[in-house]
Amino acid sequence: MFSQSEENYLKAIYHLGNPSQKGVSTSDIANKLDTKASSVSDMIKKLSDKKLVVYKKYYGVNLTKKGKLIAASVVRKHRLWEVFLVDKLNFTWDQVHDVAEQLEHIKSKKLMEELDSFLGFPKTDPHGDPIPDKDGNLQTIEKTLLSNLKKGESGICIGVKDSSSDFLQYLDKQNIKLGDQIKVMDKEAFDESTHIQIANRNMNISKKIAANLYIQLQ
Amino acid sequence: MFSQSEENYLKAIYHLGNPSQKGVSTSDIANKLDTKASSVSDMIKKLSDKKLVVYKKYYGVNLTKKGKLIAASVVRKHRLWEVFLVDKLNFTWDQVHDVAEQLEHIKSKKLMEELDSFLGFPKTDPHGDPIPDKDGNLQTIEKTLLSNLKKGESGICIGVKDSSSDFLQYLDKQNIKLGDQIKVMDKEAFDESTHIQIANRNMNISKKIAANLYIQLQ
DNA sequence: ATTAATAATTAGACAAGACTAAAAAATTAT
DNA sequence: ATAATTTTTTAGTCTTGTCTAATTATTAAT
Repeated sequence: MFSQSEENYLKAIYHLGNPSQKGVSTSDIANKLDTKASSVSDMIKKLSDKKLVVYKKYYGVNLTKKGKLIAASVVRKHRLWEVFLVDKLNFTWDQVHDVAEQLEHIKSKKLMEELDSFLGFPKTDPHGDPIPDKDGNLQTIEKTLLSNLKKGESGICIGVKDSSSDFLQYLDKQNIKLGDQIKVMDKEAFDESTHIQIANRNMNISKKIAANLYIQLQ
Repeated sequence: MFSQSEENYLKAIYHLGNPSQKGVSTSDIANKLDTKASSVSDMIKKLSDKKLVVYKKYYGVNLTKKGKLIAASVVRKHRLWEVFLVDKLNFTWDQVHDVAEQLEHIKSKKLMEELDSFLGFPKTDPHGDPIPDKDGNLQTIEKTLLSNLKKGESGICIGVKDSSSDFLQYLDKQNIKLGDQIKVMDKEAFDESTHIQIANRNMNISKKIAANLYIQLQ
């Protein structure tokens, strides 16, 4: 078994790790976990001793197979709990994060199997992020940021890049939901805003908003 | 906010505390939490500094109003989660304890309010123990142990005193459930066993079993 | 190619929570 | 009432995970 702290480090490395790239830097982890580089350095050493990461001094860290499996299991738990909170307990998608951060550390195999079944084996969480399966595999859906679409292209809004409260509440206010059909009507060169048609409504969204909405092209 | 460890000590004192009696002893707490008396002594000092318990050296400990409220809230969370696990996730009543021990420390007011509502505001957990309300108040149901019933008396089985796996699985095997109607047909002087009629079946149960089943008299 | 700036690591300290061993207080037995 | 036993507390140590300050590597700049 691993401590909450160890799990949090593994998760941070998992989220920061680019697929075919060099390791994750100490300072990136420190930044992500809101801690000091020295603390990260210590913990990396410990995780390395436990064969959960590969560690070369002054180079980035990478998860081992075992480390990646644990990280994926924590992410799986986090996202399944988020679905539970939204689908069953009337949480909104901007309210789930802090509670899921706690629930993701609960240790019980049966609990997660039963919860998964109770929720109908969901494939994505309320923000559109994929839920890893028991073996840590992610279903990769082809998606791109709305800001990458050209005039005339269209697709379905399937996720958010930023899942901060502020952004999610903005989307609620504009009545933009996952599953909505979106078409790029025009792009404004001056302020880089985008005119879109969404669920049969027309609106203009800023560059920043477009850069945080994931679209599945059609 | 309080640490898991602090919450566990408060809960132990809550469970050990007799209503109108002197304080709970250091060694009883150590025994309950499977720790050493010296550790308990340290923690008691800390809880006392925080005004959660009243502490006089070499005398027992008692919860303050504030301490009792926190303890009751932890017990409330524990029991609500147990109901969730049994009612929604197909856990049996002997499987819930360890998971609930973890879940009881999750901090979120909304979570427990929504869960309570989702479960239909249950008043007791799967073992028949009462669930404290938000203000820490317990609904006290008149109950007595089956071993206290005299020949001819009858009532409804509403709880277990011992909730160990072994005992609960024994009850499952004998198909004895909460809610069953029980009547004492005879008591055997020799081995202190009891002949009962339960849900229209006749059976003989040992002294130890009878001393761990709570009955609501009729 | 040195120097300057940045990033990572080490050394040493601290807090929480646990432990062992020893001392002190309270209780029980004679 | 004193001795023996039990319980509780204290003193000191350990582990985990964090921090600050100082040192060492690496990278960027001239």
